Amino acid sequence: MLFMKLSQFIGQRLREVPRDAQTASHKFLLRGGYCRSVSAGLYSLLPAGCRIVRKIEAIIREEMNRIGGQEVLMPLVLPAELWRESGRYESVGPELLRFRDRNDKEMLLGMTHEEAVVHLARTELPSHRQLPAMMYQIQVKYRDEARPRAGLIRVREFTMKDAYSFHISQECLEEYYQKAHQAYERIFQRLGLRECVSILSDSGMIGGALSHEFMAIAECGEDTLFCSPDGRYRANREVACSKLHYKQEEPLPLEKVATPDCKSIEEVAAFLQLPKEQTGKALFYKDGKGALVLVSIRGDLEVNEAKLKKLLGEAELDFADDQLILSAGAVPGYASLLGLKREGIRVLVDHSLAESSNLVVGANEAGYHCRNFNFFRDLELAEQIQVADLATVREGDPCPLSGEPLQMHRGIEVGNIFQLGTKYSKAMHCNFLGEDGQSHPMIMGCYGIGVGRAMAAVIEQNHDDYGPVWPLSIAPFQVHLIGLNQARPEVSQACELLYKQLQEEGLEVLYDDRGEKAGSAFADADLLGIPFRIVLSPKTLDQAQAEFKRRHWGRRSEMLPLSGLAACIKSMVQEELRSFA
RNA sequence: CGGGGCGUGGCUCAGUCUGGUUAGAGCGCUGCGUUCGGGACGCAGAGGUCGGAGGUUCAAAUCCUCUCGCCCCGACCA
Repeated sequence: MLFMKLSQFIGQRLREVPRDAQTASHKFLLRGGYCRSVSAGLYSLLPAGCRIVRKIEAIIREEMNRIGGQEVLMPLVLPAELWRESGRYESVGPELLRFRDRNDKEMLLGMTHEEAVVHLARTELPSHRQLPAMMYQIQVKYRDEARPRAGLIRVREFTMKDAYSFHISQECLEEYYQKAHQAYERIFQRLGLRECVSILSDSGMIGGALSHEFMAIAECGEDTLFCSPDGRYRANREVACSKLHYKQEEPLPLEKVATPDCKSIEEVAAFLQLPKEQTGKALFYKDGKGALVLVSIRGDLEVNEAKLKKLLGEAELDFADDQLILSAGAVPGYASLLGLKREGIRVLVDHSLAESSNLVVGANEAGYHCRNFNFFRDLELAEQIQVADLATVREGDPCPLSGEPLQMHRGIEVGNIFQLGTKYSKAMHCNFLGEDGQSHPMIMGCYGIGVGRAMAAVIEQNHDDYGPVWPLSIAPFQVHLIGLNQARPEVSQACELLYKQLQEEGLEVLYDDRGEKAGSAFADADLLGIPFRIVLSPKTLDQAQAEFKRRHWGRRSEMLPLSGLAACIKSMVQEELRSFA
């Protein structure tokens, strides 16, 4: 439907901010009548929201088709047996909603569709002659989120575009991965996400080697990312690293000092009047099997648990309790590697600890620390200890590429791309027959975009105090026609005529025919965020003119002659649309 | 799952501490009239078993117990 009268348009605008909404997108989505909450993390889309989502999907389709994608549709409900093949039925936690059907068969709601697409690929793509190939769908996903939040940004049921590519070689995958990356850049540009960057990311439960997340920069985002000033280095905090300087001096003799009641780094540093950089700390974790893991790092730095988990291959890590620490011969609050028997403990050390000189570390004796600890000098068989990057990057830390201070941002993850490799194809016997006549596992990539989340992210980046400022590419309508003082027949007649002319130009036009007071009409228009606005009133008609205004202009407007107005708007709309093509 | 907050017409809230007429206001909604350029006004209306269940009491939105739901912070999160 290209046109609509506001008096018939479903979706009440709300004057007041609903109590539950905190973020800009959540507030405006509710206030503008774009969506309504049904239950925690479950939303219905009203016509305005639905129109936007359909436009987002259309842009995504175009770009997926452009890189050779073929659209498919896989079921939301899947049999557990398929997920058992990949091992994820067991490995994924309670966010996977499992249930039984009437025949007591174990089923699940798909939270992503690697298994389902492999089920297709292994029968439909038997030969190398069909590869590379890419299938995508725009489908609902369900994840039983522990805590939905911020309106459409984190929900339980959501529409996602998920794409899967299949290749005969890693080289082919990498080449396609680049194409997908470019397609994503085009998509987010076309959606009007002005600040959207791809960053290195952790591949998490999907697995695979290389992956990128596309982050819409926004204060309310759930992710923290680091970018170098020149933009060459961009990474999620989970994987970000830096090129910290480690102080290296002549090693001084190890020396025990009394440090009564100094159990924290802050206390030790204050007591000895040293910077925290001159200290080292030891943290004790418990892995999934309850075994002790010791991590040592420079005192001012924080351990990055995402890096640690990845290194250990552990899905779960917890802080160890004091009893477990004591049983290993360490003293909580005064623990370190010094004099510790390392049998039966997995020990990991961050570069910052191994490569700094003369640190203050715990003496493994209550009330005492040691000065001038030097890792390779003071530990037996220090070279057997795994030294790795385990530190959490901080704002201002030096960029690993340029050394420039890293900038920290918050971001909303609107898309991600993964080089999956053969994780699923091997586990699920998804093979193709190669030129060599042999069977090989397919090399896979996968590529996701959250549609509703993207809509919310667009608002976060494009709004003022009064409502969203929709980019023309995804706006619910292109033109908002307002007739003030509809009781006057000359106004309603002129409006009806212009409404018809705009339609004849093929424009998507919303006509506010309600005859509301100017204030309410304008406030509603601001909440609907339509890029082009035309106002007709007795005042403008006296001069054979219309008031014209762009949504992003704020309160400013200009007058345009009524004659030829529809064609004039049409050409402006077309020109602007070209910038989103 | 831990911590905090909140459930009273469609929306925002008052009333709960200190139990007591018929449960209120503003917005929104319906009808009539007057208005008409950044959320007008008058009159007349519709709409609530005060989240639910039990209990205490002559009497419960209000006190007690249990329970359900929603939001925020954290944990978790392709």
